[in-house]
Amino acid sequence: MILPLHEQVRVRVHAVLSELYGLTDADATVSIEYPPNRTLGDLGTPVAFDLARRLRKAPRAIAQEIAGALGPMPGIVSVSAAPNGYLNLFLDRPSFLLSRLGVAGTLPPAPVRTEKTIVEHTAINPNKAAHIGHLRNSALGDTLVRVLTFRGNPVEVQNYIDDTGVQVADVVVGFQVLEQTDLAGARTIAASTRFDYYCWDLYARVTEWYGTDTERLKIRAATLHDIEHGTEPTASLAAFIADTVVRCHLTTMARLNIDYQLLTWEGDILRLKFWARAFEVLKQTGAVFLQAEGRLAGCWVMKIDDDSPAVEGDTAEADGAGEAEEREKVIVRSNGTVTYVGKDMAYQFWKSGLLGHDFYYRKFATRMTGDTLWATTSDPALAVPTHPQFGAAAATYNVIDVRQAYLQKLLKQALTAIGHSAEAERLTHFSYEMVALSHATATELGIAPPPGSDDARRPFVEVSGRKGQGVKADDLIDRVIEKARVEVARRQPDLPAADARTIAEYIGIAAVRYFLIKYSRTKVIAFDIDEALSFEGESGPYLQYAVVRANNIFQKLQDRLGLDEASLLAPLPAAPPDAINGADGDHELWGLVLEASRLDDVVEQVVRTLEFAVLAKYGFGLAQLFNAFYHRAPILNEERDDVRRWRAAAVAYFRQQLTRVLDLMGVAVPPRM
RNA sequence: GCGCCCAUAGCUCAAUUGGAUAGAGCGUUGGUCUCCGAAGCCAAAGGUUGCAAGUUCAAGUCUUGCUGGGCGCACCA
Repeated sequence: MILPLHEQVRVRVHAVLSELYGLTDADATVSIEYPPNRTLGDLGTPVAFDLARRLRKAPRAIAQEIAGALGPMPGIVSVSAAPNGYLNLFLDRPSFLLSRLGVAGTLPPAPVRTEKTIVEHTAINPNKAAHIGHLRNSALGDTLVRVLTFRGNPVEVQNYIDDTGVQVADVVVGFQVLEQTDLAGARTIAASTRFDYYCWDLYARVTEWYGTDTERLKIRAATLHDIEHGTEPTASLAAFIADTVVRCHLTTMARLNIDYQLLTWEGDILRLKFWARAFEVLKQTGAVFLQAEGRLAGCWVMKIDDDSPAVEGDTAEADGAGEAEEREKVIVRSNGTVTYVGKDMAYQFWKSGLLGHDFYYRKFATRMTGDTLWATTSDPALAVPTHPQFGAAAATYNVIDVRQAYLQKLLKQALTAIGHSAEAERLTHFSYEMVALSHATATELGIAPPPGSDDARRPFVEVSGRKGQGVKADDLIDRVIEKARVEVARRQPDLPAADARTIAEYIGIAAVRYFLIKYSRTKVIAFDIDEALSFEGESGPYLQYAVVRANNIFQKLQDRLGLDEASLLAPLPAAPPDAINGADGDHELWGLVLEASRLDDVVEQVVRTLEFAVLAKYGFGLAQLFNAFYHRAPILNEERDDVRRWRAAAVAYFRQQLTRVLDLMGVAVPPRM
């Protein structure tokens, strides 16, 4: 934890700027950074650069004046003005580390946040098995949940289930037409096979079947109509498919330590007429209106903000008519049915507490934590009255890939249009790029594009769920765990098979989750099986291995010397601080401690930028620092008592912090590996 | 046509969102297990940050214009 120290320095520097130059807080921003190495300082600020022009002085001179006026600050032992103009500070190293280990001193309390935040992620169509693209969504979403929770935000995790869409309808068509079976038949299949895998193949067959005769699409339309209107037997079959596949998805996600608090079912939004209520609001506020003429006559439409600078050319009037029509989005079709966007608006209004209606709730399953996983329902007979309060959040994150950017923008506009720009501000589209396949992996899966084709020239191969091309999430997880198991067995031949299997699960999950997090979200991942399976270098297992090593040190200290962590650290407040102060010119120990303390700073950056690659890189860099320290600074074999204790203290803090980092990524540390 | 995103080492990616000498992993080459675990560590080689201007104390990062690529812009969901 380092941020309280940042804040303390910032406040003090602002006070000095006011004293010396009469500047207010608004005149200068004091950003706190970390000098490139520990001999320069532990914290630094480039504030003097900002002021150079205003004060007509060299940055160095300003930095010197500020340094001279700062005076003593708790936790800071000295200040220096670097020749290039940076103002650098040196921390009181022993007290910094001991307070963070709880051995001496106290830490300021964590900030309390009370505003409820909804995170919606996953939202996989419940008609087939999850694939790797879905995993990116869920891994990002779950990490967001963990990070927000870490900093004290109350979070509600939702998973939206589109049980009334064409994709489910397609699989219903597959059962009814291609398989010539019904609900009872589907139940029999579900009892004897991997139902989500079965549907994966069936869905591909249906898509192919449509392709040979477009007349067949009429069957899909009729099926979709039956699902939406609850017409039997189609509706019950669709409900069974969606329910069964959703449970498969939950099982898949649970393997990766991903879970949810509430499943929101689109069918309930329809049946409870959320749209009717939302439509009223939209009409009353004039956000949507009935288009009387032109191409969209008879549709209820919303004007789309053109937020491009839109240099209103003088000639815009002339040809404006046609273009104005372009900037309208249909919300209700001329046949009276609502579009996808409309349903989403109703859902978002509910999330933001602006709908004035609520779902009924039923118990759906038990979460990994032992708590209830709730689901919405429209049936009062199924409603459980003693449910938690859902919806009505102060802030919302919708985790959906970048292709949905346009629709997410419309959602924000709808909120603004009904007079709730504050809620619009606090709606965040957490977008990320797609997952494709590397050419090597596509070839391995037998779906390589034909040589010489356009697709063959692209840097990656797009996956197609419709054609059944792609990597199923469970297949990937199985392969990674199996490879880890072989590795564990090879390294530790004496280990019982069951233990090897358990450890392999820890390792495999770490590999998959780290892989999904380590890329910037604006980057397309060209998924490569060999790369994802690799346990060397920058990978989840590397981070786990570092913690396992650290844990082993304490285990051996206990076994060989009978020293536990508490008694090892207790004498440190009175011990000579040479080792941590780098009296011999070596600041490696302190460098590890300072870096480990930055977790709260990193978490804030992650929330600000929604860039989890930052968290992944931080964890990797921290593990690297530790590994280097581990090789150069022995603990068990160190003779000098105080040196050994300071090293142990640094390692204790390191493992505490890296374990937290892994937890934020949904990764646990195995007892050994 | 309009909008969003991407381009950094052979490959895959970072760079504290305008800061100090552009860093990692993989791959290549060479070291390193009587020594807390070698899924590790140490070292070498590898860069005109796509191109051209501009903004300032400072540009991989911001602006403009190019080049090349991806995605989006339905009375589909």
